[in-house]
Amino acid sequence: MHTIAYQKLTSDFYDRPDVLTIARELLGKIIVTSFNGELTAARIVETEAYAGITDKASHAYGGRRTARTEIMYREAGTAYVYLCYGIHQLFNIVTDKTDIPHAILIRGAEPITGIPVMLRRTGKKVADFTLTRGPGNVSKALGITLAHTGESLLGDDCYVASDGFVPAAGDIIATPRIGVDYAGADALLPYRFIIRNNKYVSGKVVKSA
DNA sequence: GGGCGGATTACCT
DNA sequence: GGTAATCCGCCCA
Repeated sequence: MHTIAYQKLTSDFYDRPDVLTIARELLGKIIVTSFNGELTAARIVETEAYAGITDKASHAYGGRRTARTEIMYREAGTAYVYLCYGIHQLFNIVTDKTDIPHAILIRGAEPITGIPVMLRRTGKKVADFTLTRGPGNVSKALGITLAHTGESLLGDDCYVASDGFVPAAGDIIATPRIGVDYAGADALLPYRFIIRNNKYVSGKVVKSA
């Protein structure tokens, strides 16, 4: 059990127009899952924003609506989980109002609670920095699967909370997103947000700005 | 109905 | 650095 009070984020947090601001503000927040009575929690250290129908990197680019992307048009605070490379389940958070398909990919987190459960879920022997680094690993450790796509993050099974911690502005770095080369010029947009020098951030180490 | 490729990861040399 | 794993979604026919 944690002793710090967690304040669950409400619809007001997710239902705002600027997905970049929300992606930045998610840094330092805590993802909590409670599946089958197993509590796990991890602090977000890396996010990526996918900005609606004009973002070539987004599944919803051009206003595309399919069975999969339909989730992105749901209300703010909905989980969007999809399968990548046939193996990895990537956890996103839908933001802003219905009909504007903004989403934020959670790419890295720092384990807080339920590390033994995370180890079992991931099949890892030791809790090193690979446990929850990278979007596939985050979902795996927290037990988030395709079955959770479309679920609300305003309930009690899976949500994001604050314990009051806010990273210093100087510790937040914006960079281009990972693995979206297919998006042309949009691949260069600084839509990825990381906490500086955190070992649970994926990819190469970014130089201090 | 068929073919292609991906918002990744781990393990290989 | 290179690549296998692995399969659903998406697009075209």
